[in-house]
Amino acid sequence: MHEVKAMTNILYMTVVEDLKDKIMKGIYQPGDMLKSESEMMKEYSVSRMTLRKSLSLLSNAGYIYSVPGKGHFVCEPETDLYQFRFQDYDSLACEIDKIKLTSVKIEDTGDKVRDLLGGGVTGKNVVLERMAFCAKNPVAIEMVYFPYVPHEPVIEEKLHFANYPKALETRNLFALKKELSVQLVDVPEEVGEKLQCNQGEPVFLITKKVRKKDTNAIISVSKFYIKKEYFSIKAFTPEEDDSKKIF
Amino acid sequence: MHEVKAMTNILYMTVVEDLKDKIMKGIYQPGDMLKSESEMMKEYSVSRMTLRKSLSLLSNAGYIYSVPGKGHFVCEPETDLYQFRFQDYDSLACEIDKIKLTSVKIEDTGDKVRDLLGGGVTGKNVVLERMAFCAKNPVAIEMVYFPYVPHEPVIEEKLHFANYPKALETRNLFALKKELSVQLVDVPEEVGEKLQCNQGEPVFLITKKVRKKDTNAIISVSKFYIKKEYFSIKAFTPEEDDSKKIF
DNA sequence: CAGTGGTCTAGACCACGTG
DNA sequence: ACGTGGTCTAGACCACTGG
Repeated sequence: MHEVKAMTNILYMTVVEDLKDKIMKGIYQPGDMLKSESEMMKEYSVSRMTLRKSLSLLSNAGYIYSVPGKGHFVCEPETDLYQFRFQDYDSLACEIDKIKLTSVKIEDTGDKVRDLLGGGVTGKNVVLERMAFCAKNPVAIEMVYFPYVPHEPVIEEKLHFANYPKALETRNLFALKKELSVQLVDVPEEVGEKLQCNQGEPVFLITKKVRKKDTNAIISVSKFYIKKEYFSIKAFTPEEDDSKKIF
Repeated sequence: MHEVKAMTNILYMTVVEDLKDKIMKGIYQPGDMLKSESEMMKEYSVSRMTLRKSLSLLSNAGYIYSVPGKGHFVCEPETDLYQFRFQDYDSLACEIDKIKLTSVKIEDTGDKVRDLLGGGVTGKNVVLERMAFCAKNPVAIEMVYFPYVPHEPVIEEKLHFANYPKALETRNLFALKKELSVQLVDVPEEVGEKLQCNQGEPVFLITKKVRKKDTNAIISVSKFYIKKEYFSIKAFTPEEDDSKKIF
């Protein structure tokens, strides 16, 4: 049995570890109901609030859920969910030695992207273009679209963003959510020229949309074209951290 | 001010929503310290445990963290983390109308993959090969490697897994974690023939490793080769669910 | 109806960080 | 020494589910 025994003498942790252990070992299977709270209080000799703290942690970690009036149950495990980080140029598979702001334009009509942005009153969009180089060779190009708001001082900052991508993602990051689409496309002609690709060569196209959490309005759309050799993803099933979220 | 006011009369939720609101609006900035618990107890007229329940929720959702002896602080937001689902053949960009088990072998020597698997006493690995078809055309091929354990009944199940990929991912999903690597490679010759690709054509290679959470031992390695038109990823910054994890 | 989980309180003791 | 957050208790009332 060689119980690895918790290195904590924190009551609720011993309960968490015991239950987690039983789930890991399959003693409790997905769908099974745990004992009732009053039974577990006796079994572990803890108060109700302490026991519930343990159950709460197990719930947050995706092991159990509860149904009022019935009991606590073991979850169906989430096994197909993966996480990865994408930090714009930091995510490329090479050392970027130069990032160059290559174009700043304000477009006002006929742009399909404008609809996405739900353009403001003016309907004008700022379009920035940036390129990343590795050993003098272009490896990626990025086009960023966001609504042009006249007289907004933030724009000025954004226009100097060559090395400060974050500047584009407004003041309060908590209020934003982002979507990423990763696909392989045949390089568009103008992009191919700039990246020095053969015509029709496949390149990664990563589209990033930034939205407001509350209204869902799109704040910006970015299109990254990346030479196919310079991008890959490593993703992992989420781990519980067991740290900092302690209380 | 038009407070959208919570549709709950749950005390701890009103606290959560007020604090979250202040963070969203930037009244509290990342790094800022919140008021002390005793101050907030008075401010919201709640007991300590109720207040701490609110703080716990905000902590789980990534808004705040705490430092014993000092106070509660607003987090630096996590903005570059994305999630997506990868469910083997269900993740392809087309309707798979047929999955065919094309080969079952037991290899025992000189295989580079064996090291990865940390082969058991026998050092033998089972190698399965499966292909997915869309409108009669092959679109993906998968090679799965896992240790051969003589007399283990599970093997028998696995060998019939043509349409049951999950069978490969052992009895207790809670005890497993997975890694995914997504890259673009030139199609290897044998794979190219089977997928009917031109030589040297780029294809997606997705490598999936399944490990035990406790020992980190690799349980299986899968290699998916997917024709480049048939794969893409859509990923999102994690959302708080605000449901089921209620207690 | 009795049993379950969900919310909430008032109090206690501790370990930690700052002066 | 004092204030902070971290742990824990005993008890209360409620809404829900089931027989």
